[in-house]
Amino acid sequence: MTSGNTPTPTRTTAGSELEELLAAPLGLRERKKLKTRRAIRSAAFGLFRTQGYEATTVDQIAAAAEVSPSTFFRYFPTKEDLVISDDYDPLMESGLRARPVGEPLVTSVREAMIGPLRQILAAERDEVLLRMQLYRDVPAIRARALVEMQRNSAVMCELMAERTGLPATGLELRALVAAVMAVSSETVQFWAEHGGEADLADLLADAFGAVARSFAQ
Amino acid sequence: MTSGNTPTPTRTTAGSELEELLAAPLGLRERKKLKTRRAIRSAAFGLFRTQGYEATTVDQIAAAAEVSPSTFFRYFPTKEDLVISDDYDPLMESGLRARPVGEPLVTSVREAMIGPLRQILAAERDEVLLRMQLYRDVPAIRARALVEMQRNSAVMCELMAERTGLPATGLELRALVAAVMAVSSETVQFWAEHGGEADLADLLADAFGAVARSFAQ
DNA sequence: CTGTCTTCTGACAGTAACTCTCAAATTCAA
DNA sequence: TTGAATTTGAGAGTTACTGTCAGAAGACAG
Repeated sequence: MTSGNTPTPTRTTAGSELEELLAAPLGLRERKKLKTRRAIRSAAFGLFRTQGYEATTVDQIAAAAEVSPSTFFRYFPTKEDLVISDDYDPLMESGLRARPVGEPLVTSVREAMIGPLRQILAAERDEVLLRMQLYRDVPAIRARALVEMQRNSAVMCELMAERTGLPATGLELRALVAAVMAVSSETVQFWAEHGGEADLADLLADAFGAVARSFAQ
Repeated sequence: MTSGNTPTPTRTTAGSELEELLAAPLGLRERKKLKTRRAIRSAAFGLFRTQGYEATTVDQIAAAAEVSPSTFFRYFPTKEDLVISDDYDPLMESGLRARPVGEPLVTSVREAMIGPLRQILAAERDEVLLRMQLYRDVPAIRARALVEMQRNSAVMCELMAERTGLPATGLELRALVAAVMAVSSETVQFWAEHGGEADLADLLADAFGAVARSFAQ
């Protein structure tokens, strides 16, 4: 999951689209932009559901959302961004920052991941599962998601460097963060592949436990 | 690093292009194809060096290699494949298969990685470092490489399932393999970023050690 | 309410990575 | 050497994306 980008660089908010809509008196322009953004995304997901991702062209999406193709690209720099961008990452990052410094890394990550995920799932379960499905089935999406994950790793390295005092670009920290991200992401995907029914916290404990055991040998 | 694909699905060999060239009496057709393949790739890498990856168009590469653009795509399904495809993976896979079953996973991986890498480095050091540089700097390449890594993870899951008896699609194994791949890949990249001078075996030991310590908490 | 200033939009032209098709050239096998 | 199989180049078409520009629409001052 990766941070969403608003078309307006002036007013950058980390909150969700929903929150922004509810949050008080945005100008007419801002409200229209939010509406357009949501119209485009929802038209796109509708088409993806019926035709599949690759069979759906940007022109079709633009037509369905009743905007011009130019406008589409103003809101989403690439077709992939429709699926990739969300507001999960900032939530997780701040969650992670909120954890006590001494706490074992694995615990921090687990707690920081689960809160926002539950929150998002409660609101947009279907969309999240469709995303995960696209992530699994569409190479272009998977590719982008992996690149974003790597970018998040860099952020997380910074964050961990602050807590541990290790150098942020040192091999130890980079390797550790890479491992944590890989295990987390694999677990979330496993969870999604099984319908999102199991308890994610338990799965994370299993996964990290298995890795720890094997690495301890 | 990912497995190369030959344009001929009939005669699929896992060996390196060099080996194939030396290996005895291929028909004239086969020899020409190998020659064309190498001409395209070497023309491409030459242009990449001077102009950069993205500034180089497929048409330019085709012109430099004196083939038609159609022919280019017959040899490399995408521009990325020029950089992505190599013959490292099959070597590593067979190396891994050759390790004793009881051995700790980390040791097996370390040993299986290092042999082929040294071998390739001895022959094509410059090209390998250019590849790693492109991998770091060009998003499209990074994306493809990460997807290939994920595909290799699936293969490795199968392999590990055979040895450990764990189910190949179970969370434990998937998480473990994801972690091992992530740490290995991060380490190789770290090594390449530092000019490929340090001893890769030592770096791997450091990286895996750090992860093990942190996960053990 | 009006005029002005800024921002957003759509139309259009262009590029680059592919895909498909077909005929000509080349290699192979008998 | 002839006929079959394979490889090649030419060309037309699709799609994602970029850049430019004029006109429409929201914001704001007076």
